Amino acid sequence: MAEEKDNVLMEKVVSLCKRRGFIFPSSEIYGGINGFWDYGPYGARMKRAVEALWWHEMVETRDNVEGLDSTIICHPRVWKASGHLDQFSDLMTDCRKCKSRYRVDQMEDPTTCPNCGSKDLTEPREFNLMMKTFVGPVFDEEHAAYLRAETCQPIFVDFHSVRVATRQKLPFGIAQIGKAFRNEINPRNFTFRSREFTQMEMEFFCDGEDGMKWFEYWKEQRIKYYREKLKFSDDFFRIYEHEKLAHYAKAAIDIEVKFPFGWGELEGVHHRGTWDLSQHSQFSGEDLQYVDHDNKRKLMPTVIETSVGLDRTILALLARGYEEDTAATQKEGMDEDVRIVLHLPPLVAPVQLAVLPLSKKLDENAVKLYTDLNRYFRCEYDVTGSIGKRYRRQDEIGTPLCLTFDFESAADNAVTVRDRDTMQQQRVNISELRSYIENAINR
RNA sequence: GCGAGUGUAACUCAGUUGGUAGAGUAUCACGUUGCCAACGUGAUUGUCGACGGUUCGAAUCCGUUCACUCGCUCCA
Repeated sequence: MAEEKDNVLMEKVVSLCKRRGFIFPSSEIYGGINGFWDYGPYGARMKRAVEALWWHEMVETRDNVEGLDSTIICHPRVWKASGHLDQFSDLMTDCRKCKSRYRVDQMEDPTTCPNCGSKDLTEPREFNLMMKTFVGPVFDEEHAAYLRAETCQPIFVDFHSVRVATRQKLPFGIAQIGKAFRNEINPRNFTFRSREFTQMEMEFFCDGEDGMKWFEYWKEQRIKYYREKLKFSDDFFRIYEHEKLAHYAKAAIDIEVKFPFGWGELEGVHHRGTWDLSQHSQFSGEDLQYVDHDNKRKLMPTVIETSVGLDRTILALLARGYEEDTAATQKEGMDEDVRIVLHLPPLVAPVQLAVLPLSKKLDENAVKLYTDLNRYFRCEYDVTGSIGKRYRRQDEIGTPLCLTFDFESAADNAVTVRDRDTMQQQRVNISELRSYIENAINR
């Protein structure tokens, strides 16, 4: 029952995204391509806003976190060292009779289906989640390369260069926003699991003795970010503590949010120990240990990782924000009508402020106001249709504030500011407008 | 990758036994109104997911394929 309702919500969100230009299928005129999605004008704005917010929180306001923008294609040995190439090229076989699929290395008897006992199995086939390409014009194995499956590996690879260039001492972090690619067997749930996606990752390097302390610190920082910046309420997200840890990890939590299809991972905060740098030291032959001059010792830094799925963040905000409530209408024979509204956090709303003249006759003055405010906020100007209709359009794309320039505005130097969530209006003097909006957006 | 379902305008959907497509909403223009999808008049929009077959004729029947949804499987 609840599931059915949630699927309806998901469909509505997908429909809104398409209709209003947040997200649509990639290559749609050719029939689409499974697992790839394009961000339209509003989606792109929103994505940029979330990136900017994260970058500001994680890099710009911290003296001990540096930014990086590394390549998508790295030396193939990077993925040997990380384990991606070996561990994720599993041999799989399908049972033709009961349609189950198994990893060959996990089967007691690779010739018999553990489920139905049939011997009618497909030839074992290799499944690798890394996307492959070729560097150079010759397409042979010698020139094979892979698109990065996560943005963190290049951070480890560049660790030494970043440290030297910035003269950072432990503890310090390196952050990166960028695309990652995985050949997911089955992309699902809109943009939740796609084959090309954007990650926002930060690797924090510290002395192993302080590992758990920093793990707790970053966990707390990230939770705070969701609460305070993205306005997540306690019933919308939860912390999942890993009981079964990856072979290299010392501690791990996922920050999960309530998607229409169920709880899903949004961010991982992981204590990765010294595994990554050790691996790259070993495979590259470069000593990536940190030289602690103060205490005259060398140590392999321990890594605490915070890893966010940006596309998942956008999806979570859209799905959580979607609401259909009722509002007064002037339509004949009706008192109330359905209002679709996206309750997006003002910090990341694609449009933060819409400037709407009450009448076309007021166009000139209103445009001036719009041009001025557009320097400070993400603004949109709209003069078409009735004022009510324009409010509803803005509600649907999640614009927190609408500013209406009316027939008195020129005389009293004030405009009406209308709130998306409450639909309440307030008269604000134009001279105080900027600080009023700033205050409302950052609340 | 397997199984089931779905695919008609930007959106939601109708389309009778095969006779080359409609509605509402949206969008645009003009008029009117002037604070919550108002009203009137008019206009635009589809290779009916794609390809192929059967047929005099296919949105409709058949095959293949692509995409989406759900269930398996996978998810470092």
